[in-house]
Amino acid sequence: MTETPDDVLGGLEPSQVRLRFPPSPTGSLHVGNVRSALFNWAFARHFGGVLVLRIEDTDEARNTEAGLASVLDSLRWLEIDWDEGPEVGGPYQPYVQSQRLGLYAGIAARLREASKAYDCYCTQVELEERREVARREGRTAGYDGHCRHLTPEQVAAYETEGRSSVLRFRMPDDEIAFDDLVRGRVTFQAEHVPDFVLVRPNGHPLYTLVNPVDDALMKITHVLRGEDLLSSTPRQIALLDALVEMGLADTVPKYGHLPTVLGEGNKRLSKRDKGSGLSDYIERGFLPEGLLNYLALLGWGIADDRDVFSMAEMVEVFDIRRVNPNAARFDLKKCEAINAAHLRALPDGELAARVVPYLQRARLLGDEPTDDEQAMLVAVAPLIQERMTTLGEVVGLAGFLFVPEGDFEVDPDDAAKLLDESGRRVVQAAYDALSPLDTWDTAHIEQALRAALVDGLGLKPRNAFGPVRVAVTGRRISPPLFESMELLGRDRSLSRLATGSAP
RNA sequence: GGCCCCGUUGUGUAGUGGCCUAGCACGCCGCCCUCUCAAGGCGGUAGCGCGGGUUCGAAUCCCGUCGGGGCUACCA
Repeated sequence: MTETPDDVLGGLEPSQVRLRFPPSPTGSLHVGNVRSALFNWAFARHFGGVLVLRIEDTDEARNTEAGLASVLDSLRWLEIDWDEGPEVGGPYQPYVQSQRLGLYAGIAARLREASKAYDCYCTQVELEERREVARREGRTAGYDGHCRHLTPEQVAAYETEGRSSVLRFRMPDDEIAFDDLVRGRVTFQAEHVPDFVLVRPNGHPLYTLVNPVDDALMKITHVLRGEDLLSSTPRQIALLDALVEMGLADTVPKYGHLPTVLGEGNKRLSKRDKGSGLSDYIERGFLPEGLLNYLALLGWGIADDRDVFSMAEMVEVFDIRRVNPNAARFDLKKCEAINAAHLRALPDGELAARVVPYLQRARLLGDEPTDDEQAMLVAVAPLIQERMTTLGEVVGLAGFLFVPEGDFEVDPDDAAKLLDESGRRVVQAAYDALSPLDTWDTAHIEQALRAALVDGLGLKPRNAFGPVRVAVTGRRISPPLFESMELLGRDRSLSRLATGSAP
């Protein structure tokens, strides 16, 4: 692993660390964003510092009001809380960039006055032509500094020509190096980092200006973000250095670039990939603590021999220097396994409560579950808890207990396989054995069924109970049969057996 | 093309010169348990990208090479 800097705090008191999570309000979060949010949150909470939520909506086209609400909802679902930002305010508000345009305009003007930035009149066509030439000659294909030293006469000429201008940052001539918190020292030569645009001709500030400026204004001390932003870091550091020099910023934050989250193959997990959106996981019934636990594993681990942990445990020992720089593939199987472990660890009663929305969505429960339904949930929870990987599976596993009797259906495939002629005879025998039963509980049901089917008909247990299971629960796979029948109750069980034994 | 980052089983990782005949987890395969499916227990499969060095000794250090990714915008 790369040697990473020992000094994470950089002289700060632990509680002085200030981190930020800056999503664009384009809708539900992407799992890559969630991982970023998690690491920033864990870092801030570990040191008892502050997490700022900042909304980056300077790219108007992609932002919506609904998108913002969705981002906030996502974070709430994840239980990632922020100390400053939308809804909670803070000393550096507003925290939505579209409401800070005046600030950016002021800073841009100051940069121009200080000659840290200059007006560039090159047209996009001219730029493209010169870029092509540079590329062909094997040079850096960025801005060539054409307008760096325009005379007033040249400016006047361009203006009368009717050209518009962008504000471009003047990069320093020295190399730029920084100690990345996860990668160690990274160095860029000046000639490889060209001057870049800060403000469009129409005055619209770009990410390149707005993001570092807000980090400065909001006194951010540590920036943890995706590896894809690594090569824009020297530009931001140069800008921040200029702001510090001008007295507009205190210090340059420390940066840590998190490994890319890859999807199938070697491509970055993109918004369009299936399984990349947080909402998919919510709908399937992942637990926030399960998803987060898995995401933490993409680049970080709590110990050599353990990978299931709580967020509290993560916060306690999180160390950005222990984050692996390798890009990591998102493995749904492992994600499900981690989630299943969290599901199993849920305390009694908790599972019953968490499963309710999923049954409601399947219309197996009403808006207000009755006391009987609540009791049924609590009773069935232990039977399904170790059989689920996601909460959504409650429908398939326990739905047979909640369907109105008229809607009960047996899975056609399972019926074809197990409720053939001989299967129906077994079900009939089960009916006969159970209908005289006085006490309807697991022990008595099992005793009666074993006596009639295993001892009586000489069937192997699996052959004896298979058809009964399908008739009663509707599926070949179900919670334990006798317990299920006790919960279902005598009447419904017998009625389903009667139906199942009929051709 | 240029620059930057990365390279341990299928996946995520442990490993900072001898404790490595490379550990753990998920997956996969098999067995046990068993009313199905799980859970649990036991066992198995599979890896240091490649080539040179340095060294008594290298996954670990150096050089080269190959491969993957990112950036190279008046996107973020």
